[in-house]
Amino acid sequence: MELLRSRGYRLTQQRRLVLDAVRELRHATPEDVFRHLRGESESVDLATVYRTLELLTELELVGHARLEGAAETYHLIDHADHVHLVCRGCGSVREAPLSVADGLAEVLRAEYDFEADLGHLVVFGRCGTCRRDNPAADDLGSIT
Amino acid sequence: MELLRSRGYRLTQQRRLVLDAVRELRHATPEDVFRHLRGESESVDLATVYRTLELLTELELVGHARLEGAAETYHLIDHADHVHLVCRGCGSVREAPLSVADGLAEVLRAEYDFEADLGHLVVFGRCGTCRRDNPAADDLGSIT
DNA sequence: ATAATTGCAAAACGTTTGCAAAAAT
DNA sequence: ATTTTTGCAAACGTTTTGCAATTAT
Repeated sequence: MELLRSRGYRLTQQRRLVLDAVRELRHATPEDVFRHLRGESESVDLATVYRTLELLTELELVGHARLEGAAETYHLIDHADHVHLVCRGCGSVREAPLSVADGLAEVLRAEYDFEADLGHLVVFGRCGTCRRDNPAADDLGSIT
Repeated sequence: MELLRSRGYRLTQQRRLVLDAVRELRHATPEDVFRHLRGESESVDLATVYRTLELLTELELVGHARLEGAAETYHLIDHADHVHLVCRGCGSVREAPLSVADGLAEVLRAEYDFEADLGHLVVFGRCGTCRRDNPAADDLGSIT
């Protein structure tokens, strides 16, 4: 948290609250953070939530990914970062260690000269449960 | 295109035009499709573009991915599908064959019982050019 | 003739911005 | 005292929706 000060930013109550909320909620949209804090004694304006998340992203304290649905979700960058597995059937989000994509990273580096940032990777697909419940995986578009 | 009829949908001029536009433009936002068609003798309402893209997605004729920036982009699902490599530096989008992620798919299937749909995969990172132009890849958050 | 589809206009989102008041340095 | 940061309100861009007119079947 001294990272803020060391870069010339000010350490405010709101920034503390937003970071804590992201930590607690694991995967949270700005709206999620806003509603989570509404309950507390202190509450934080939605615009401030957006501005703070942007700042925390710049400081690389949080990362974000578009999981599904409209809004972006933010999460802490704990050093053991992860890949998101999003099931189109039930919408569940699991996390897998970055190592599952080691091969991909290697190929992209070697053959495409592309340095992948896999901490933000989102893989859509279907989990085992949904595949067994509904093997006719055809008409999924309309789940929304 | 008979796919539409065979599923009980009607084959309209607008649907033909939207599908053609997606084919021509390769990666197009709904707005892109709309503007592309504005020029033509026939034009299509933006709301219709949205509805049509949703339908074509359901029929699995097109796929979509959130590349960067605000809007979703749509592309044809030609059977030789691809992975998107989006550079955070210059915003360029390259395509790599699905095979680059074979290893990933395998691990997810074997260890996570997760059937990944990699045709929609988006990998963020930095291309070689941007890495060489600006090796200090630190303060990227604010590119927007 | 019937039911699906369109265009239009308006609403509903998620997100960003200008500015005066408040808070951190 | 100074400069950043906040809350509020209003704007913005994207997407969705209700409904009467139109079009494909």
